[in-house]
Amino acid sequence: MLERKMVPVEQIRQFRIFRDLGDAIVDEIRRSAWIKSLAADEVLFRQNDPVRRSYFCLSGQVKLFRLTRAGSEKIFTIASSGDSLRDSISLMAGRLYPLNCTAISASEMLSIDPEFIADICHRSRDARTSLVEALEQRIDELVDHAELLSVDKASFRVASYLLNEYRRNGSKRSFRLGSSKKYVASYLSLQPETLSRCLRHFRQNGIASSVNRRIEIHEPERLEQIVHGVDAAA
Amino acid sequence: MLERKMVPVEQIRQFRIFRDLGDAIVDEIRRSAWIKSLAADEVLFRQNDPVRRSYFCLSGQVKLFRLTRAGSEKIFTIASSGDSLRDSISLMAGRLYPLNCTAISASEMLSIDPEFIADICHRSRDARTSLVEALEQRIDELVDHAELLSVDKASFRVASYLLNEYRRNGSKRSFRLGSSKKYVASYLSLQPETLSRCLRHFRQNGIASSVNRRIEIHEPERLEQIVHGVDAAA
DNA sequence: CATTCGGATTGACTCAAGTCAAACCCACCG
DNA sequence: CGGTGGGTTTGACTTGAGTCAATCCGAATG
Repeated sequence: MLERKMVPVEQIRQFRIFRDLGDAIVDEIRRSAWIKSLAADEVLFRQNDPVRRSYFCLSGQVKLFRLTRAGSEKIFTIASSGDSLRDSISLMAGRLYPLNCTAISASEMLSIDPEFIADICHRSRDARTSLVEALEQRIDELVDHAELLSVDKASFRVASYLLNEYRRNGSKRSFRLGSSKKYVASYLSLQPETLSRCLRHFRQNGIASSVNRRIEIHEPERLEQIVHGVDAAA
Repeated sequence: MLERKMVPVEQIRQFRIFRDLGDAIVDEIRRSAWIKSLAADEVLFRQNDPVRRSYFCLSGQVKLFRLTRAGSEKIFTIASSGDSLRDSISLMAGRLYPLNCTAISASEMLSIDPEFIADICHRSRDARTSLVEALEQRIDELVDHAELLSVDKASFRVASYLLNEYRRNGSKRSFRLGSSKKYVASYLSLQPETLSRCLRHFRQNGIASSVNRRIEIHEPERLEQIVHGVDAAA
């Protein structure tokens, strides 16, 4: 599943770390990078394996997760086309992947030698600034996620998630979930049943409704209130 | 509360980011850094304020936390002497502090202009490698923390925490908690009552006991088993 | 078009963590 | 040495998320 064919320049430049690089460096990347094609459910890497390649998602969808002692999976991130797998970057030899990564659907990943990325960072000021920025942003995301999980009320978590997605989609009343509810539930560390009941509750109160993966936000203000603990309908 | 007195070189080199720097650069840091002294409960920075200074803990203890909608605090990290506040670093202007920071006890913080840190990273290969490494490690820590919180069983969280502390203290049977149980509970996103009951449970089963802040681990193997979901005493 | 399989939903039940209130204990201070 | 206050522990009670089981539905398949 390894293709040597040259990756188009725009495909490389879509990732922030590579955006500001000169043509010469981008061309170096094109010549040394691979495309790794994954079938659905194929494993890209496992938690605690040494980092040998760094990945960037060109198409499809992958999940980054850990296994619980019960054997089920807790999803930390779902990455789609255009997302950098920031958890797979290592400037120094010796880092271990903190998570498992498996394809949800057939996917293509840009695969780059982490040492080559390190090399680029040492050569380009812009590249290293972007890299650090990307890592800092990842830290902020994880703090947000930990905060989400620290609240035990399920409706808070769901409201918070819906509000995030709503804003990410340009505050449009209607949008599609990025993945199945099963995965959303795992991301929120809830049982699918609990997520389902929460959405029903929101539907009955006219706050939001869902048909399959299509979500309709009727009253974003009330979601806001639930997140901030004001609304009693929580 | 601003002292201009020169910080000793060893004090600066104790932080990994600065460890491998040449004397000339360390001396630049000494001349441009301040010491910020904090009284107990004094605020160092607030969540969402723009990052104006980056901090490194020289003495005392500070907590990094967010406020919940109920007004209580959820602690993410407790930093003591020798710890870098990695969440206060920003290579680019525009980052906001992701957390609040307040002194638990009287503390002294090394305060450095983030632009100066950026400058050092651009000049020293070692420094930027250490910085990226520090951020990657912070990401791994936060993933671990999110995993901890995703498990709803309180005894898992407590066992996992005790095991971590046990190992961090060189696997000695007896050690002191770094902070009051109230803060430990907040870190684990548990109520103090729940933590207390958990410890009682461990005491009754001969797994571990605590007198004030002193912890005695009697059977580390069983903690291990609880964390991995084997032990029924969970 | 019928079949099938995985995801989604619903209901009934259980139980562990949260909550409230009270007692306790240690450290600090006058 | 007694008093005060914050952290800690304990008990009684409530509640909401997990669990198990059954059903429903939709998309993919032949």
